[in-house]
Amino acid sequence: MDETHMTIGKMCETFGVSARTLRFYESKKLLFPMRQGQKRLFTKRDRARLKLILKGKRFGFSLEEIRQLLDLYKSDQDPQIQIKQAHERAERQLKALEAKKQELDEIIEDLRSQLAWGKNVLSTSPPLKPTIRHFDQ
Amino acid sequence: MDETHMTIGKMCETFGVSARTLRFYESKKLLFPMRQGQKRLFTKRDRARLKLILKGKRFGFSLEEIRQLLDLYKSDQDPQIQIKQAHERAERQLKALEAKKQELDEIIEDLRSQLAWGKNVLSTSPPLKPTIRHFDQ
DNA sequence: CGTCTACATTACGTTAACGTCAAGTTTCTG
DNA sequence: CAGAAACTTGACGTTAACGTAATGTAGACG
Repeated sequence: MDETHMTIGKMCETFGVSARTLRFYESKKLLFPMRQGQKRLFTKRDRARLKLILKGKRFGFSLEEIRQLLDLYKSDQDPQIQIKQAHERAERQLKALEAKKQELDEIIEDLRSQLAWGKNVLSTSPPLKPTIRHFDQ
Repeated sequence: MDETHMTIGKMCETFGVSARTLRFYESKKLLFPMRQGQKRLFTKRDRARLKLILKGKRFGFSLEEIRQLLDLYKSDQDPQIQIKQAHERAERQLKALEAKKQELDEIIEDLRSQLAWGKNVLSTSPPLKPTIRHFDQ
């Protein structure tokens, strides 16, 4: 059993995702499994990428955002100019990430103070009797 | 101009969202504007909730998750038992949030080390020549 | 009074991220 | 070698979170 190449089934069981999901990620250029005839073989690289993908998803990124993050590692062999641009993009991405982290901290703080503090603005609870029925269920 | 009650138009311009969005949030029990005849009037409470909603969205929560967070402040007037349960739910939510924050930190760390470190597993860049065309575009 | 503006409801459309058949092929196994 | 197991592509279905008309009404204003 070659550990450096995994079938789709093995991938599913080790990462807890469906085959459909893996094929879908490939179609969206998030993974690039090799082929042995028809069958996909997932390399170490694919597994590393998948880990980041899942982490990003649990966190709340869209696949498109994740792809952009992963692409930060692409395009760095034509030595000079591309690298600089990629690095700048990476820096901007990191700024965005840290902004998100900041927002998360704020949310946590909001919630924490609510809990410690009893009640406030928000605690003017929703009405008990329904208002008006309408569209959107 | 009563500052404690805002029309839907005023809400849109102050928060940068569409009227459709506000009506949608109402239908999903995230907001509970009063009525003056047909028209909605958004209270201070609604505005406070909307702020949290938008913050949560920027961060990556689903509306359902956000609703659950907001509902942590509901149901606290029958003095004892409900409060305890709400508090426990809140604690669990906070744990989940901090876990998310943890994952975000990990992602940031991953990216940072990549950038500083040049290349690694992931940098085995995607192939230049396409592999195989198939469904899902 | 007619028209404009700001609302309202209803209903159908859209995108993302897969799920879920259906039907064919290749590989393993008794 | 037959049948199951593990793949494949293809295509349609689903949910969330709104967008986008289409159409109707209530009040403000010249």
